[in-house]
Formats: sequence, C-alpha cells, structure tokens
Amino acid sequence: MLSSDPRGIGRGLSTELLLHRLRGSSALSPAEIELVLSLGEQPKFHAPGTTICPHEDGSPHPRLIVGGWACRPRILPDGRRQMLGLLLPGDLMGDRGERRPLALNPVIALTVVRTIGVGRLVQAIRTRPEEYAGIARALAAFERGEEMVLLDHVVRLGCQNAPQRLSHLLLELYHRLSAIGFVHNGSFPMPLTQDALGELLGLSLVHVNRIVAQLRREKIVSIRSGVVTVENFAKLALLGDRADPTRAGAVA
Amino acid sequence: MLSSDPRGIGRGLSTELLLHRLRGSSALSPAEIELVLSLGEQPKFHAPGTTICPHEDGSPHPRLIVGGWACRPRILPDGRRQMLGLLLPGDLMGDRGERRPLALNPVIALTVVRTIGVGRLVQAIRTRPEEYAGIARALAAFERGEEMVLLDHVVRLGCQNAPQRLSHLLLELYHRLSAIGFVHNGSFPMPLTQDALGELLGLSLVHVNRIVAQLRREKIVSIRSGVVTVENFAKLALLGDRADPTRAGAVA
DNA sequence: CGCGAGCTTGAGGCGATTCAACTGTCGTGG
DNA sequence: CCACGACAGTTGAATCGCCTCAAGCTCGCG
Repeated sequence: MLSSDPRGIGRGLSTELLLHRLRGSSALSPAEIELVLSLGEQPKFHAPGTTICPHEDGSPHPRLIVGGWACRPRILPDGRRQMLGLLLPGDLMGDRGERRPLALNPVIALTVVRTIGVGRLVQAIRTRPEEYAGIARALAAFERGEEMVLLDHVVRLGCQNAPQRLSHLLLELYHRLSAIGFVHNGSFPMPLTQDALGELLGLSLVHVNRIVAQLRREKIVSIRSGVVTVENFAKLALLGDRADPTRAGAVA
Repeated sequence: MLSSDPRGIGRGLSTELLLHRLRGSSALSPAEIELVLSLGEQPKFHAPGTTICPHEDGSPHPRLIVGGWACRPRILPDGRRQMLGLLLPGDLMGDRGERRPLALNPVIALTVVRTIGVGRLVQAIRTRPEEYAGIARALAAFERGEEMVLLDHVVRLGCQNAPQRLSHLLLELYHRLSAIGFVHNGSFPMPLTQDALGELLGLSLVHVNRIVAQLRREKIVSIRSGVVTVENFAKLALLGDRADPTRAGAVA
C-alpha cells in the first residue's frame, strides 16, 4: 500500500514508511509523530555491490532503508560469503552506540538502495528519553525482531534441507514484506539473484536453481523476474515449517 | 585456575567466578566488587536434561552458571533439535527485562549444572545506574559476546563442512574456557555427547563420530572421556579458520 | 550485432545421512 | 559374584542430497 513499484526501490515519502513501521511496534505521541515526519533527510542512493555502512570508526551512523534490498555478508578467507541477514525497506542499520556485533557488520547493497539518515531520531531518544519513549520502544522492538530473524536463520542453516530452507526464507520474506505493504494477493518483489539466494541459504547457485524449478513445477511458488508468487500457501508453510500468518492454527 | 575439577561442575566460591568474568570485561569500583562478593546466593543444582530457565512468565530470572554445561535448543516439529548455543560456567541467562529472543529461549542442562540467582545485581544496576556503571558495562559486553558467538555459529552452519565445523567449535570452546581458567596446556573439559555435538553442529551423530576419529587419527585433537586435548593448534586453527589466540597473525 | 549477466540443464563425484550391528563401560539388582 | 539393561561410542554398507564442472540458453543493453 505504501508503494506500488515492483522493484521495491521506493519513491514515496521516506518518513511515512518509517512512521508506519514505528507505529506497528509501539504507539507514538503526537510529538513523536511530528519528530519523525519532520526528519526531512535528503535520501542517498547506493549502487548494487557498494557498502552502505562501513562502521570502521566508532561513530554510529544509523540509517533507514527506504527502498531496495541489502545484506550483511560475512566474507570467508577463501572468498565465499555467508549472508547473516537481509535488510528490506523500513529496516534500520547502525546502532545507538551499544556496538552490537550484528549492527556493526558491513551492509552491502544488493539492488539500488535508497537510505536516509536517522541520527536525529537516535539523538532525540538519548537527550530526552521520557519524551520519546514510544520511539525508543519501537526501536527496541526492531532489535528484537532482528534477533528473532537471526535465530530462525540458524535453524534454517542448521537442520533444514534445500527445499525447506527456500520455503522457510520465502515465508520470512512474506511476513516482513507484508508488514510494509509489499505483498499483493500472494505476490511480492524479491530482487535477489539465485547466486545471492545461495549465499543466504548456504547452497550452491546450481542447487538453488533446481529447487526453485521444483517448487515452480509443484505449483507451490513461482519465482520469475524478481517477483515471487505464492500459489499454495499451505504447502509452502508445511515445507518451510512456519505457521500461516493469516490463520491462527497451522495446517496439519 | 579458578577450579580444577575436570567435569567443570565447580565447587569453588561462585561469586569469585562471576567477579573474574566481570573484571575481564570492565574495571569495577570497590563498591561494585563488594556488591558482587556479597551476593551470597544459595546455589541451585539442575539435573541433565532439565530446563533451567523456562521464561514462560514475563518476570526475568537472571541466573549465573557457576558449574556445568547447558544449551539453548530449538525444537523442531519432527522432534529434532538445533542448538542455538552453549552456556558454560560464568555465562548468564535471562535478561533484564528487554525480552531478547535469545535470552528468552529455554536453557536446558547438559550436565549437572550449578547456578546462582543474580537478580540483586540486575536490580542494583537499575536502581542506581551511576554507582554500578562498571557492572552494567560488563553485562553489556557479555551480551555483545553472546551475539558474536551466535554470528560465528551462523557462518559455521552456513558454509563449513564437518571437519571445519568441529574445529571451529573446538576453537570457540578453547577461547571461552581459557577465559575462565579451564584450559591447561592444551586440554579442556568438554562434557558433550557426540549426539549433542551433532545437534550443535547440524550433523548426524554417526558423522560426528567419524570426524572426531579423523581429527584424532591426524593428531590434531584427541577427544576422550569428556576431555579435549589440542595436539596441533596450528592445524586446528587452519581447519576451523580462526586466528590463533596466542599469536597476532594467523598461520598461512 | 555481440557481449555479459543471470538462468537452465546434464553428468559425475563426494560428503553426509540412515540403518544396522557391535563394543565397552557403567550402575543396578538378583 | 555375575547377569542385566542403559548409554555412549564405534564401525560398515547403502543411499541420497548437494556440489562441482561444464555447457548452453535467454534476455537486455551498448
């Protein structure tokens, strides 16, 4: 609802996305809403493959992704990469000085990425905590969400096979993207190459391709030209082992 | 140095271990040291397989492990388990009300585990933050360390093969145990069954056994009756891809 | 038109799994 | 005292999931 461009780069008002996500986690006072809307930061564009948030120095540079997809890769000495997680529009990077290892990991753009700085937000919480308690609560909820996603990632890599891993990831994306209005009757944008999917899922490019083809053949999900369409949610949820977000009980 | 029992259950003064770990992360004022030493909690014993920290309710029950090993398992619907991490003596469980997902995960004893409650510590930080800033800093460092270990766990599961995973884990244990004085010229206790190792590394029991045998055959490490002896640190570090903690540069 | 990036497909091999059996060690009880 | 079961570790054989190598395909774009 917030945006209708299929690539997910985003053209709408950046602050609205932020406000939407914050209010999804915590109620905000009128003063807080005004603060968010008045951020008025100039958006910055990042080309695919470039580092958005290096964090070499100690100064935190919290930024919000308002369009495009990014990742946190860990580079191994042999040149391979393992992605620790994905960043989607509405996700925050950098921290408020607590130097959390995940937040300090470099963030690399996978598509063209559009970001705005949200340093003023963080500063407001620090200088007047009681006045901006709602925002602080929402940011804390973001961090919890990040950690939850990371734990799911561990389970995915630790004890699921390839079809399960892909399904599990697609369900995670379904969840996260529907929270920011990017899912429209079972379809959502996913501008990841199969190579990137492999680095995320701990699989080879070739095998990702085969599993994608398999899910398409079985009419569970179809993935083409950067758009995922879920054709059989129950089967997908069964495979990826996640409850259907629309129903209370999982399908048996 | 703090204890000499090979099982790692621990019989020494509980508060000394805590003090040692805290001071390893942050300088403490005399008042802080006194607070820690005066905790005087009655230790509680937990049988293997029992849940130490259920966290069903909202109330945080922070406890310190003073002896024995525990884990944070994630149970899958098919009955298999994936361990999210290990808890060793000196590790803290539960949180200070921030409800971090990892901290809320149940903790299950792998050996006999000895714990003490440290609620008074947490409370002291909350009521008089400026007076106990050193302890607060140390606890924050603990959380960062936990997160770093978790990220390493992701890399291990995502893109290392079985010998690499085992080596990587052994190096992690070497690190963590030497920080609390459990490593004596290359040997340290590791009271994990090969079954538990499998759940941790995302491997089958049988395969863990073969890899253990292989490392022993190649005279890299020997694992028997709950004690690990590193026989060739350079080779182990090369395999597990971690820098030698004693040298600055890794062996090429 | 030709190039390159991403996707697709086949063949062969290795790594890890499963099933199954056997060993050694312990604590218990007849 | 030995028989017994429970538990952890060990080993073999067969299978399969996933990887690597290698080639061909299909776009979009200069």
